[in-house]
Amino acid sequence: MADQTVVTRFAPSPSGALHVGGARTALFNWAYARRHGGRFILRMEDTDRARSSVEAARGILADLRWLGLDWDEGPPLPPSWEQALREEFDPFGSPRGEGGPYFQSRRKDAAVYEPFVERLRDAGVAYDDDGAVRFKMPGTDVTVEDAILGEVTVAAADLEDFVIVKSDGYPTYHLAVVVDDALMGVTHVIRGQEHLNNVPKHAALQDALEIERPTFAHIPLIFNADGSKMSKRDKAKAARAAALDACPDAKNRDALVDRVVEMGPAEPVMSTAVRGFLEKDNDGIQIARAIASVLDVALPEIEVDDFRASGYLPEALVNYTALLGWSPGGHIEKFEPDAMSYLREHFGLEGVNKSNARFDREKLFRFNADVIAAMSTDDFVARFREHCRRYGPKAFGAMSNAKPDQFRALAEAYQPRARTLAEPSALGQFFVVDAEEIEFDEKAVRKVLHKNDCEGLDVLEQLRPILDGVEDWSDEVTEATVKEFATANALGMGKVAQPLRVAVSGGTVSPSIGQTLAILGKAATVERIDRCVSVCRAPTG
RNA sequence: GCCCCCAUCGUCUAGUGGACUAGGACAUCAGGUUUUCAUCCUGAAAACAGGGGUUCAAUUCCCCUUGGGGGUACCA
Repeated sequence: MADQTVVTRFAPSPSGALHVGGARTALFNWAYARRHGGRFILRMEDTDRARSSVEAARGILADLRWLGLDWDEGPPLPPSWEQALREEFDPFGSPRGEGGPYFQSRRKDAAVYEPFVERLRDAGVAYDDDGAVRFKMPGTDVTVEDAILGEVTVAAADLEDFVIVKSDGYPTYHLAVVVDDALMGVTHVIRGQEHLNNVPKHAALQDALEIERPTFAHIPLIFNADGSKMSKRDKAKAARAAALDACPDAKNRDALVDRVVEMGPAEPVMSTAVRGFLEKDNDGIQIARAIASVLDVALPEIEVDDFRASGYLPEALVNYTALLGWSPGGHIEKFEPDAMSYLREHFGLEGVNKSNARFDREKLFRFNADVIAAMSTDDFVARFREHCRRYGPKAFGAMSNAKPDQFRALAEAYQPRARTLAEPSALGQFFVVDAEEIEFDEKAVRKVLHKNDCEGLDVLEQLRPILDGVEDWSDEVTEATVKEFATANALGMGKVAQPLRVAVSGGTVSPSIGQTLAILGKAATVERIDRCVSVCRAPTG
C-alpha cells in the first residue's frame, strides 16, 4: 500500500476556458504525481453534452501546455500550446495511454458505465426514477478521511438518493468519476473544496461497488480580492460598469452602442445584444471585450488565457497560484530554478492549507516583473515577439517581421522596464506611429518645453543640427552625444533628455534617451524634433 | 432553512504548547539612488476574531459565539 504507485488526475469539464482555480488544481495533481514518481492522467468530463465543446477542450489542452504541464495518459499531448488551438488539432485523436478513451462521452459510447449500473441494480441499490437511474444511499452515516481536512462525517439523514444515470443515458458526474477513477487506478483525488459535499456520495458508491476508496484531498478555493467568487462573469460586470460609468445618460449610450457594433470584434455584434448586455440581459464576452476596447479599459483576468493575453508568463502564474493554498514552509516564495521544477520536487499535501485564499493581482504582477527581469535577453525578445504577433498591436507584430533589428532593439530597451509582455506595446506606441500622429501632452509641453522662457525648445533647436550630424546612429553614440551637449552647456541630463522625449514621443516617458533615439532612427528623430518645435513654438491659448 | 468546511498583519502565508518583544512576501507610508519610466536600497506602520475551558504554560488542544466559504441539480 505504501509503495503503491501514485496516480492522480485532473478532470476538467470542457464547457469553457480553464479558470485559474482549475489550473492550480491541475498543477497540484501533476506535481503530486511527479513528486512521487507516479502517473498523471488528464480526463475530460464531458457528460453534460449541452455545454461541452471541442473548442473548450482544445483551449484547456492549450492552457495546460502553456503552463508547462504534460500528462502520462489522456487526450493526445499537443507539441505546443499554439498547436492545441489549431482547428486541425483533434482532442479526440489517438489518446496517450492505454486506459482510454479519456473523454467520458466516448466512454459512455463504449458502454463503460453500464456493467457498474447493472451491478448496482443487481445489488438492489439502484432503481429507475422517471427515466433516470437513482442510487440508493445506505442509510448509515458516512465518514471519510480527507488528507487535508481530516475526518468528515455526514449523517445518514442528510444523505439523499441521487441520480447516477440521466434520462438521456449519460452518467452523472458522481457515477462517472467513481467508475473512471477506479478503472484508471487513481489513488489520490485532489480537487477543490466545492466537491467536499460530494464525498459521502462517492464513498457510498465506492462501497457499494466494492471499490477501494482513493485518498481524498480537498484544496481550498480561490476568490477575488474582495472575497467574491472569481467568475468569468466578472469580465462582463467590469465592462458594464465601465460603460455605465462612461455613459451615464441614454444619449451617450447610443453612441457607445454604435461604436461597439461598428468595431465589434471577430463575431458581428447586434445593437440589441449590446443594449441587452448593458441591461444585464446577457453577459456576452464578445460584447464585453468590444466595450473594453472602445473604452480602453482592462477587463479582469479570470481564466488562464486572460493572463496569457495580458502578458503574464506561465512561470509567474504557476509560482504565484501555487502559493495560494500551499506553502513549502519557511520563507521560500520564489521557486528556483523554475516554478515547475520546484513543484515537482517539493509539492506535498502536508503544505496545503485549509482556508480559502484571495487572488492578489498586485502580487502576481510583481512576480511577473521579477520573472521578466530574470529572463535572458534572447528569451525575452522571443517571447515578446510571439506575444505581439498573437495579441498585437499589429504594428509591433509587423515590425517584428519587417524590421527584426529594430524590433530587437525595442524589446531590449523595454525588458528592464516591462512587467508584462503587454506593457511595452502600450508604452511604446509612439515608436510605431507617423510623426503627424503624435499628440504632445499638454502638461509635458508646459513643464518641459515652455517653462523658463522655452528653454526646452531652445535645447531642441540647438540639439537638432548636432544630432543631424551624427554618423553612427547607435544608442551608445546618441546617448553620448546628448550627454556631451548637456555637459558642454552645464545642464543636467534631465534638461536635455526630457525635451527630447517630449519631442519624439509626445510625453515624458520612454526608455533611456539613447535607446529611444536609436530605435527611432535618425530621420524620424530629426523629423519629430522639427515638428515639435514648429507645433510648440506657436503661441498657445 | 438544513448540512459540511474554515478562521495569524489590508492580502498570501511561516508558525504544530514554552525559542513569539509572532517571521517573510505583496500592497501601503517615509527617506535615498536615478535623464523620464521601470528598477534598486533603507526604514516604518500593520495580525493571532470574541468568550469560555484544558495546562505550570496557549497563536498552537477542546467547546461556544461571531464571521467567511461551500453544498443542498437528471452541472461538474
